[in-house]
Amino acid sequence: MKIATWNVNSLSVRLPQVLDWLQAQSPDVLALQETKLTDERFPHAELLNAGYHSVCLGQPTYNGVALLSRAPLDDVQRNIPGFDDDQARVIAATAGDARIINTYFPNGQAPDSDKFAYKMRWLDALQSWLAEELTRHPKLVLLGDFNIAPEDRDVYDPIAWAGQIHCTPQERAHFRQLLGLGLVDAFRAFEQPAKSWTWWDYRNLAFRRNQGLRIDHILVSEGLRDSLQSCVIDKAPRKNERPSDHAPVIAVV
DNA sequence: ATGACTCCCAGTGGGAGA
Repeated sequence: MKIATWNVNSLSVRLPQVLDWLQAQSPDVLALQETKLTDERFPHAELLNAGYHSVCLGQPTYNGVALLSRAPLDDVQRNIPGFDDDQARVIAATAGDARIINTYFPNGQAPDSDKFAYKMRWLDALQSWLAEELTRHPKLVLLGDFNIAPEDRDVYDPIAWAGQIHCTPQERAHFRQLLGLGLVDAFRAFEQPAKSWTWWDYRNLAFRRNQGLRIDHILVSEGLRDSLQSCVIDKAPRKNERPSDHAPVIAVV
């Protein structure tokens, strides 16, 4: 199964690119974040025409997640059970025998902000729920925009970013705690080029200078670890004329 | 350098992203 994640920064703007990419890559599952679409505006018909079933959780202007799949999606869960959240950040579903959990982690803005406190509460809720999900679903994939650069090698300038948002000890501890639940960072399961990023700022010619962060991730459960075949970042869409600031990550399990 | 770019909803500006 080929499974991918892509923060598209507005599906309205990026739908033509997403359709092109689906045709070029033909993933079995694609998890989208920052669709920035209400559910009534979600392009189910266009995606079905391209061969993909879709489920979504949206809101106006901000956030929004969706799962696209060649196979029908069952047992759809929207947001974290028991965690009262007015932001659309999680959609989970079962595709074949795999549980797919698509997440758009809160940004957190700055370590001393209310948004950071919300990120920490959200992460606590995610951890508790995932621990349960893993008991129910031995074959589980957690993927999306984590807004966490797990290690210094995931940051183009670790000194400048030390203690900054995405790189704080608290965020990195949460990432390690996810691995502690029995999840494997698919990208790091393979030898990778140095300076591999999934996000580059729109400003400062950051993509041309390859100044970025690796904050989009695919984590797989122990039950899928042995079948993990590859994990790569596809930089090609970041070279489009009007790109998202994130590139897709693709894993084959 | 509280910048830079892009998106959205707005409504000729401002919040949010990372």
